[in-house]
This record gives sequence, C-alpha cells and structure tokens, in this order.
Amino acid sequence: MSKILIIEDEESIAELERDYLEISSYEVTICNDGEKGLKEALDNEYDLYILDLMLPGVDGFEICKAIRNKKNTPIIMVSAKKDDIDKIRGLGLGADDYMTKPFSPSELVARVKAHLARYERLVGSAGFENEMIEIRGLKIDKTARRVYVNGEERTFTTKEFDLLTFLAQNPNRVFSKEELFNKIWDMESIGDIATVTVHIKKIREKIEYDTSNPQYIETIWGVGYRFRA
Amino acid sequence: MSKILIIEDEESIAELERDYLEISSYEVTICNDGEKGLKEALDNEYDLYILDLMLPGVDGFEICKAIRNKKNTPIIMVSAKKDDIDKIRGLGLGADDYMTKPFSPSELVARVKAHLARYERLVGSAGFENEMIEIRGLKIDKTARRVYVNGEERTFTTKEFDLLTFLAQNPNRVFSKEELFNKIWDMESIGDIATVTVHIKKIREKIEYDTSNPQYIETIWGVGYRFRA
DNA sequence: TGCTATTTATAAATTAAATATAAACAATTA
DNA sequence: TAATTGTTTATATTTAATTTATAAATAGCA
Repeated sequence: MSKILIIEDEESIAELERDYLEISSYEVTICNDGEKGLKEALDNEYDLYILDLMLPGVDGFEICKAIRNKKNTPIIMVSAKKDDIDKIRGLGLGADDYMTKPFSPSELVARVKAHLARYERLVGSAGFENEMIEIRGLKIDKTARRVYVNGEERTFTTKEFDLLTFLAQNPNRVFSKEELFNKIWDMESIGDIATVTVHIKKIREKIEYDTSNPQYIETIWGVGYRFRA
Repeated sequence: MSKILIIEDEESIAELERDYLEISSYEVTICNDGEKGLKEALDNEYDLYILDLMLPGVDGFEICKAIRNKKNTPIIMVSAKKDDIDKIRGLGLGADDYMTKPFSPSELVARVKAHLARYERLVGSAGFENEMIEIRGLKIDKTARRVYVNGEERTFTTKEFDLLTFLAQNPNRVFSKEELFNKIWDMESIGDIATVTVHIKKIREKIEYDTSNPQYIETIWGVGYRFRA
C-alpha cells in the first residue's frame, strides 16, 4: 500500500482527492499548510507527493525544489492557472507531472498509479531489496524463498514455504485447517486436510527448537493453528 | 549526448521532430516502419523512444509492450486521436508520456528533456549497470558476450548467454519458467516453456562443476530457478 | 481419578508431480 | 548444403505431496 502526501490549502479539494485515492487503497495524508507540508514531506517517508502551486505562505516552487533536493520520489504539481503550468515546466524544477484545475479525480488516480508504477520499475528493480519477514530468530526472504533460523539456512519445499509465510504474515490469528488448506492449496484440489497437519509438523521440525513445545506455530486444540508474533 | 529513436510512418513529421531535437543536440534515428522500428529498438541502445501509435503493419501498442518488456527506457507515445491517448493511458502498457498530434515541436523537446533528466536522476545514479558480472569463479563480459569459468572461456549460444546473464543480474530471486520465457524470448514466440528447462541444463553443463548439485543456478522445485549470489 | 472419545503428532508408505536428460526434429545461419 | 542453434518430444529420475496407520495428547465426563 503506497503512502501519498497531499499539500493543498483548499480543504474541499484535498478531501475530494483523498477520497478517490483511498478508494484505490492508497494511504493519504493531507497538509493544508505549505510550511508544515514541507516539514512533513521531508521528515517522513512517502511514495508520492501531490503539491499545489498556489499556497499561502511558502511558495509551491520552493517546496518542490526542496523535496526534490532530498528525494527522488514522484511529485505531481497542481495549479489553477494554465500559464503557471507552462512556466514551471520550463523551469525544470524536477516535478514529474503537472495538472491544471479543475481535473477529474479519476484522472488524478490514473496518473498517480502510472507514476508509482514507473518509480517502482526504475528504482525498485535497481535497489534489489528482497521482501523480508523477520520474527525473533526466524527470517523469511520472500523473493529468494529462503528461510533462516538464527542465521542458518533451512531448505523448504513449496507448500511448506507457502504455509509458513502465510502464517507468519498473519500472526496472532487462529486459522482452522480448512482455512489453511483453502488458502495455500489450489481451488480444485480436493484433498484431505490431514495434509495440513503433516506440513505443519514438517515446518516445525525445521524451525522449532523443541517441536513438542513450539515457539512459532502453536496448536489451538480443536480450532487450528496460530503463529505467535 | 542522448540517442533518440523515432518510430513514425509520416516522414515529414518525423523529420520535423528530428530537426528540433537535433538543434537541442540529441542524436536522432528514424524508422518509418513499425516492424523495423521494433527490431532497431531492441537491438540497439537508445536513451528514449518516440513512438507513433498508428503505424501500418505492426500495432503501436504491441511495440510499446515489447520494448517495455526488455527495457526501462522512457517511451513517449504519439497519436492523432485524443481518444486513443485516453485509452492507452488506462491500459498501463508502460509508456511514460502521451502526446496528441498536432503538438508544438518545442513542447516535444521540453518533454524529452524532462524524461531524460528523470531517467538519469532515478537510474543513472543508483542502478548503474555494470558491464562485467563476476560471482565466485564465474565471469560474464556483457559487451563482449563472453563467459569465463575460473578464467577459462566457455562458448555460449545467444539464448544461453541471455538467460544466464539475466539470472546473474537478478541473483537471489526466484523466477518461474514462464517469467524467464517472457523475459528472454520475444513477445510473439508462442513456445513451450520446456525449452527453458533445456537451456538451463545446457548452461549448467557449461558452468557447473557438478550438474546434479548446482552452485550457480538452483532449482526451486515447483516454483522455478534462482541464481545464487 | 480414571475412562473414553476426539483431536493432533508422528512415521512410514504410497502416489503424484516436476524436473533432468537424451535424442530426435525443426529452424536458422553461414 | 552443412553446421549450428533452438525446440519439441519421450523417458528416466528426482522430489514433493498425500494418504494411511498408529501413537500420543487433550478434554469431557462419570
């Protein structure tokens, strides 16, 4: 889920934008004030900025330059005046896109989506960061599909890995064997849920110090299993 | 000096674009034919592509997708119809910008400049692609397309080399056979992914000391292959 | 507490699936 | 056309998933 910061003094517009973006399941923060917005932008991690050019107090140009000076994050600039857009485009202050008010919220969403995708494509691939889950001594590398227990690698089969990862991703929640079977196994696979039990056992053998007293995957008698976070 | 490829069937337009771009000291190549354009785009190194959507023969959509499948280079799509622009934006086929004809050449130049600057900002610094990959005893010279195992050269065919290089460039990541096929083979090639297996085997024969216990390309049973860094 | 029904753990055997391999075939290139 | 490269096919091998049988643990209840 991507985080977006809107710096915009007109509350009604900011809220409209937020509503549309939230429907597309983005996490949105609003700053109605330029100075605070700049501070918020620099102090926290966002995936994209939507910045109004006409702000009381600080100049939108300056905010854009200041953000770009520190970060490569996409910036979409918004202005009521078409002329301004042409002007700033020429200035080359590092904004990624420019929109003239009024615009349709769905177009904003489309552009946000496109910019996030490109950024991910260009930076995400270069900065080869593997997705990791780490809980106490257990480390799961999702991209490499490797599991480490206290730094030591343990080999996992496909189903074992998928099952462990699912549980570790949803800790402190009890899942029945049926639920786990439906989640990890294919729709069609009409199978005995006993296979879940067997897989849990095999996972425990690989990650638990004492299988009869499991620290990670707990048995909830008569209900199912729970991953302890 | 950046190299730009224009794929555009209307010669007069292409030449106008070229003239303006050359004034801004870009190096411009023109292809008046879609199919040749795609081949040129994939076979050579360009810094930006300007692609007309309406081309006789090959579909502009397909060219865009095919380029994006292989490269992260900026693509500016051009179309005479405003409707098309809206349509492709929604498709998300990876173009970076969309312009409706007619447009002022200076605007084109401005956009080209902006895209090149962004690309440089995002990729130029961080994702510096090395021409030489060296991992343990394995050395891959990408420009010369030579592979050495413990200093000794091994000859590789085109597909073998491409596949090995791709995996070595993305180590510690599991790729399914489908993914590998899509990355290394051309768009059109509707083939059996079994050919991936065979190629992996052939690569292993050339780089592995013991093929049944591979040190470089590991088999992730039921998922795919992973290059161990 | 002790008995029993139920649920889970374990181990081993069976079945199923995916990959490795080799070789034939097809396509491309020189 | 010969030589090389790439693809398909058939078979062997390897690995993983599932089932089955039995043991152990748990909870309810007399």
